[in-house]
Amino acid sequence: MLDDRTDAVDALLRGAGLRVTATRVAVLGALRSRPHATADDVFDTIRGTLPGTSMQSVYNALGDLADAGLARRIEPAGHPGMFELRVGDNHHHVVCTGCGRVDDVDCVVGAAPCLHVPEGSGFLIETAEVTFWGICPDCRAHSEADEPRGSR
Amino acid sequence: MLDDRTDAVDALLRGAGLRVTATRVAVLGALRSRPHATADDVFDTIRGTLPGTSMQSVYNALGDLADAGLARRIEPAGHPGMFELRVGDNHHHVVCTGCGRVDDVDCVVGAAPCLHVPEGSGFLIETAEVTFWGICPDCRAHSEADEPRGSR
DNA sequence: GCGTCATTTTTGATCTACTCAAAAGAAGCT
DNA sequence: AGCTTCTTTTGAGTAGATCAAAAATGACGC
Repeated sequence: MLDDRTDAVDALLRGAGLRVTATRVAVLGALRSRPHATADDVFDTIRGTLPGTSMQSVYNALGDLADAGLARRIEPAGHPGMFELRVGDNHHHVVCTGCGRVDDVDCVVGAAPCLHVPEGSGFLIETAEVTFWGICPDCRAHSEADEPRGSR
Repeated sequence: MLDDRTDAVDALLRGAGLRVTATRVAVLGALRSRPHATADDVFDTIRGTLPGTSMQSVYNALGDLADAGLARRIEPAGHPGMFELRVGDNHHHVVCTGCGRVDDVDCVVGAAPCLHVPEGSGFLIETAEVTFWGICPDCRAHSEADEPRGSR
């Protein structure tokens, strides 16, 4: 069963034209266990099992995965870049203005680009990116604990 | 007439609780002449008329204007932050993947937050930010000149 | 107009996230 | 196994932005 999973990862990388290396396998594993991870998050996750690795290798691997279409890079304003394995569909993100947590949001308006831009702009539109900003459940709970019943 | 404009800028700043300083007036002027300007752009624009100024002052002024609600900061992925004076309405942006040019796009779906996030996320949504990515007319023209009639 | 005080600008250091480049090492093919 | 190419390591370097202390300036009362 571990072999099955290993084989699957191998095939995934090879299918994308990438060599199978310890770094890439570990990075894919880190992204599976934590979607929307920064390069830093990934590094922290994998350095336990792959002690000799470097930040640069993580950046390399993440960049290669993104270039190969196995991962997608998102970058909410004011936050470092994050990577996710959910690619190929047209989904969006909600970012907590309190703690920076990012969740997926299924596309509300059908297929990509899922929103139409007014004619006459002259731009040839490829994609529409939607980011919702708000407060996550945890941060709501904390702020309510700090200021009970609308004080302040 | 120049006085009228000057007075208007004065009133704008004072109304927002900010002191009227040469830097802020110049930064507002720069943003008026070039919407979606980076801090660097603003610095380049004003240093002709305000030779002693510094990058740090520009960052201060832009931050103060944004905090006061007179300007808005946007940050398309992979680009430095940009500032615009169009605030208070709910409009979006289209970014050229070729040259980085940013244009405004009027909101297509009524008032803010203009898109609904699926229930059950637990997030308390405040805003929805839409960014369209595509090729601007200039870059289209250039790429067509480079590869005439769909070659390659 | 002049002094006072809080705000703003200047100066210069510091930081994060990320990129570049050369040398050493590993993957995959024959 | 041996060769070639790709990947990782090591270390330096960058852009964009922030932090902090000292000097300068705007706004107010007189």
